[in-house]
Amino acid sequence: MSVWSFDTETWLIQPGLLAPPLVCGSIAAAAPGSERLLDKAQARQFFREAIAAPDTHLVGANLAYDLGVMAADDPRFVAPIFAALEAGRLHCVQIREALIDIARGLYGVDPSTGRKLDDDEGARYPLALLVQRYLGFDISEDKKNPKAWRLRYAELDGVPVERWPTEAAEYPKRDARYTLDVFFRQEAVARETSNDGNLHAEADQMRAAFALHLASIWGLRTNGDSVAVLRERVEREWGENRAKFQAAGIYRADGTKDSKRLAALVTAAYDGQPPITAPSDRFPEGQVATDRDTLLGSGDALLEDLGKSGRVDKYKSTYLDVVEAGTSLPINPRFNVLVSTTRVSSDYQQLPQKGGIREVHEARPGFVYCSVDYGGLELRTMAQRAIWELGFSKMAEALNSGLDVHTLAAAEFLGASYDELLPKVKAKEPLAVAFRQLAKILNFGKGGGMTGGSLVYNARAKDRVSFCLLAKRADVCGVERVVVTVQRKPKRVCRACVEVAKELDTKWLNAWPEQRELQHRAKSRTYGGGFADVMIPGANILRGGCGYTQILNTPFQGLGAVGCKLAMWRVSREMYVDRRSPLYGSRLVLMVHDELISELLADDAQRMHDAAERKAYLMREAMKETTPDLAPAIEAEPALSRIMSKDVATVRDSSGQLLVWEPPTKRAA
DNA sequence: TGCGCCGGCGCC
DNA sequence: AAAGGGCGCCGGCGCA
Repeated sequence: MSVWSFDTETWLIQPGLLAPPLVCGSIAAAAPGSERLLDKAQARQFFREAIAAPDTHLVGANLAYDLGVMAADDPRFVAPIFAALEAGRLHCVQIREALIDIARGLYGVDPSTGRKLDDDEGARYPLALLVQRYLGFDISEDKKNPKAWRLRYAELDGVPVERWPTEAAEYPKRDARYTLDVFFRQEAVARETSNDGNLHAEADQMRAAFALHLASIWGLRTNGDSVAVLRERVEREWGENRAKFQAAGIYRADGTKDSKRLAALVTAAYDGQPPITAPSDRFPEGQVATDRDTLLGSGDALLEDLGKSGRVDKYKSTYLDVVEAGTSLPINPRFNVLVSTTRVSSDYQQLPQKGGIREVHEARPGFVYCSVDYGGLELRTMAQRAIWELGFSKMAEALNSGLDVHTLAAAEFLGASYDELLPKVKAKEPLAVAFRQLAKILNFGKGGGMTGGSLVYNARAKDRVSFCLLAKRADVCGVERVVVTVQRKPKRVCRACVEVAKELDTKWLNAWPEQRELQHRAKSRTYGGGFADVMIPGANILRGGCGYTQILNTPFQGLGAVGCKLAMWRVSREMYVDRRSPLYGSRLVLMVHDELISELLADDAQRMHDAAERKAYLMREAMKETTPDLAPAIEAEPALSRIMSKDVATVRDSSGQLLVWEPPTKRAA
């Protein structure tokens, strides 16, 4: 087996161009002095041979980027790249470091300070950091220099390498050397780390990283007319808000917010005893809270108004310019393939469901969006986790029998039978619907360690269930209040409500007895505020240093991510290299935890249908393998649309053929 | 002026 | 005894 590091130098990355033209490559083998600069032709030749050689491994720093460059340089590289990833022959020192740090409980943390690592354009483990960690010297100066060659290789494109300045020729060789040295030192460190530093999971993460990078390269388009309408509306509403609150001094004349003034107003509205935020290093006593809920509960008309009007600020500052850019060039979302739970993170996973931001995204001409998400994924992974850890799960039994687990838990709360309650839920009887809604909050949150106080608060915030009504003591609500902690923030809730919540806790644990045992185990493992290591089942990825709630959360969140990544890989592979698949030629555009969004080729209605069904099938199969004891309960159906929207639904004609969903307004017109 | 921290809030 | 988790982005503030 031979191991080479491989790095490319390219033209600059630009909006809409994440795989810019290749200029040169650099490689290094284990032997000192083996590093070489390769001109464009040599780089192609090296890559062509190495990517196809069954005993050759390639190592990179953010290798997915270089793979994207090579794939764009020559489409004939695409298939061998997929094959090499399948074979586990490609490596990335950044992914490896994340895996090792997760095992240590130090993901994204600087061990010397305990603080979060800076994000370097989305990369939490840039090569400079790894060189510092493993080789003990500082190359960050190279990065800061705006005249550095690393940003200027386009100038050298076409110039014979013999005529390059020394520094331009040396820099790529150095990086190749560093990368491979880091790689081997990671091997040694991993051997000394619990669970071998999780490195056996590297290949899965590499595959996911490449699939995600291809999605980034392809990007998303937006509709110019829609964006113009959106901008007009958002800016008008924003202007109205600003005018309204400027008079009270909440906004200054220059349009910025006066947070101190706002805090003073909140303090006054709460008669000197405002809700405060959690203590921090800088503010050991906490600060005056100014969140929406605090404002809405202030009893002050103006502050309540402000609480209701929060959203357009966010739309304007976060999304407007981005979606506008998408009208002329693809928006390239950025993905981080591996965060501490094995989930994916991205700057494009938080598109608001309301407010019309999603709706400006439109599939390219000749394509249609296809969204497939898993139904209730984390309930299934939670149940699978229980089976693996305890040997049983009532929730798994219910899900596999096709029962609605929210109605089932609600029946437990009401002391009713499932068969009795289900028709009432279907008939939309208010009490039945309210209790099912309540059960949903518990099913969703309690498995992660949610407390009674938080439950009351969440139910109240959603304005769906009156706990005092449940207590048949409506008179006390709002009178006798106790402070509870909700996501590290103190909140005041009614004492009677908390008592009800405790009863519901017990009933919920009766419905899912495996949860009682899981909680008991998590408690005993963190007795006295301790921390413990947790295994993400299936992937056998160890997450170190977990507190109580993380012990409960990590396994089912991580297991879901594992299955989604497997599905994403298989879907992407058919899209890019399997000419016989109906998915061939279609493109993944987003992954949002339990959902894969693609642009499917839409020129042929039958193939579009087949592609959508194939994608959903691959997703179901991947998750069935990931959660084998929940196989009968895995649900994933395709929905087609021209634009993105939370309202997009599966639409079929009478023969079952998939149709493209149309927004309601369009149908009316 | 730049940077880090913090609160707040969007999503799953 | 207590405790949903995971993210990323933005603006404001305070410090250097």
